[in-house]
Amino acid sequence: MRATVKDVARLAGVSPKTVSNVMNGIVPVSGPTRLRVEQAMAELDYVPNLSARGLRNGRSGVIALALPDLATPFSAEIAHCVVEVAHEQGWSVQIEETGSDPGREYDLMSRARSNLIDGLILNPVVLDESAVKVGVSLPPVVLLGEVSQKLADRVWVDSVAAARDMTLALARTGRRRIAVLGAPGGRGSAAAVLRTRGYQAALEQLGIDFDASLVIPCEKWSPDTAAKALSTYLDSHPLPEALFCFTDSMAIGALSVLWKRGIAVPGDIAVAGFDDIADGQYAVPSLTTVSFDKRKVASEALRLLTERMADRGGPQRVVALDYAVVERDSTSS
Amino acid sequence: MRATVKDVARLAGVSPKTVSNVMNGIVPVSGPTRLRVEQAMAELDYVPNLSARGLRNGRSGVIALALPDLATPFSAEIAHCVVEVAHEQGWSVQIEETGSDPGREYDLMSRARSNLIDGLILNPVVLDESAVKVGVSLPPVVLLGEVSQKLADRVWVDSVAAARDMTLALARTGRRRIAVLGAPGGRGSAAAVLRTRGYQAALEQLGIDFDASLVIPCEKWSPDTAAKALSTYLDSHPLPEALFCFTDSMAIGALSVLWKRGIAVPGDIAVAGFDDIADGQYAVPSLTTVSFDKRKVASEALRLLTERMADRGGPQRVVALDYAVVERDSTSS
DNA sequence: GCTTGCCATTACATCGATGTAATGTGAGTC
DNA sequence: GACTCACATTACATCGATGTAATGGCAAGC
Repeated sequence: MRATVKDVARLAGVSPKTVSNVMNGIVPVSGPTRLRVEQAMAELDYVPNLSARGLRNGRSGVIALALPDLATPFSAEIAHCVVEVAHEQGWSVQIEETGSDPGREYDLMSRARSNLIDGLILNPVVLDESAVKVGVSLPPVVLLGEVSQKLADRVWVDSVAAARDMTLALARTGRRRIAVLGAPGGRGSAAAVLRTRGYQAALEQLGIDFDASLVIPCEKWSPDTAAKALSTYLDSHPLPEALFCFTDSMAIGALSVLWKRGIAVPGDIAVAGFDDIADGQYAVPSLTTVSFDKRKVASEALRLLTERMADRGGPQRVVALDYAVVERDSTSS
Repeated sequence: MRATVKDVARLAGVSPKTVSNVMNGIVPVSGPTRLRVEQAMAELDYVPNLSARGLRNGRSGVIALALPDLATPFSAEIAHCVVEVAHEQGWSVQIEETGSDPGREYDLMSRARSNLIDGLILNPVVLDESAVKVGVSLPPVVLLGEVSQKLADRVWVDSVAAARDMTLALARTGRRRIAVLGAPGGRGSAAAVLRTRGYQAALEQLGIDFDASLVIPCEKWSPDTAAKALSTYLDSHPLPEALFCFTDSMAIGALSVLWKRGIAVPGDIAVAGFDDIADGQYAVPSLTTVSFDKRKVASEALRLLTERMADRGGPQRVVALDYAVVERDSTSS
């Protein structure tokens, strides 16, 4: 059986509350007493029971991070950063996946693991598509990414501007027939809509007519679906001069298809992605992409979250992060 | 303020314990009473406080998953599977990263988040290198992967056999000068040692003399370190006929280097990996690798863990998973 | 020497859910 | 109608840590 404050107190010859005082350091404890207590804690290998502490204090020191799919490199990198930053600040992170069951997003937001969790960082997929009942007692929530709803604090990158800049960058390499992969199909996520909008804005700016046949829909943003979508597309369409994939994962799928068909990148077609995942650097050829600081995403999200925990009533805040178009071998050699 | 059993009880006109009985379903509750309680719970949007329940029951319903680095595709895929399988069984998963600080492995094992966590699935990096003080009160632990220590239940793939089979497969394509990337440098992880051993076993079986100059050390198993290690190697050595990388991540880094140098894969050199991460399929060229069922890793680990929770004293068990050499374009076209 | 005041320490209650043991209620039997 | 028996329900204590209010001791001050 694990030692409790009582055991430590008995061994140190003090009261349980004194042990607690030593741990918390708010109430002063005299030198010799503190020493005796610390020795007793060490001797018994005392570890505070966080359930009890959580019950008493009303906070558990755990936050939840909800992502569509942890196996996605982008999600994984975000999760890595969140876990790392959170750990530095003394938080533990519980991971929830929402990908397989969209209802879980609402579930998580409205119930929030019932006090086992002090706050929630949510990278939504569905949430942006329908209204959420803004219950009275939502837990502190920070949303990551493009969300049309204005229901919580948010950290994001300006997808419209970033997609526009990437399209312009592709145009600067002399290509005009620029296709996009990942356009909204049926429902379409907010990010898909926004990135398409940025693409169109760039075309307008360039004086290029929008050509609907250059918009390749791809509902799910994974390499396999992207590969399939592009493959199907190429069977019945001429090769575009450039391909802007709405995520790096899709771009990696696309590169694979192009290579298998003997289409040279960037010789025959330029390819770009979005997100700057680590593998993009080692893609063949290395991938031009929209980059932003994922550690900053994590630290800003955590900052908003802790501030929200301190002040539940404050105004909603949005943090927009810088981004940069990083040109690598997939668009110019 | 969130509703408690007391509130529900008051509204339903029963005692708190009856509400508890309705929730748990062990003690029988009469039909009408149960209905009244359920309505009251719905009306108040009651959610049980898991801290309190955890304190009382001594279990929290949360397990921890400790990985070196969540951003690694392999770790991410494992995490994805564990979270998914755990969720199906009603567990929540807390993620811990051990990469930056090896001491955390011991810390986690010996302290185990102080009752906020019912068990631990640990993918160790350092643990296999030194003895662990087998404390009296370790929490239920399951280790993932190659570990020399016999200190806990374990799920693994036979690295020696798998590396041997991969080496044999490479030899079957007619290559004799087979190099390995990821060999143990200074300390060297257990997996590195075992995979090297499998490689040597294959050479012996093939009647090929072991050539130390074909062993390329690479301490950290990431694309960037692999790329650097291979690059340096190629500057001062002739090109091998095949390159067996001890992880897919390293292989992806290697492919990138080879492509940049204009070395054709598999024309000039065959490349293989280990782990079968999703991106390997979309590598250019697609990557030959050692594959195993990661979902099964997760489900077996969770099975061992829950069984261990039920019976702390039972004998230590090891589950060895099947693997398969999957040949793709990087070794033959 | 006795009080005043301060500060370390203590006893007790509390957070919310639930096991235990006791109570209450009803039907069923003679 | 009194009694047993079974079963639903209740009061109370408990898990471990900690805030609150009260207690204790010690030194300074007259």
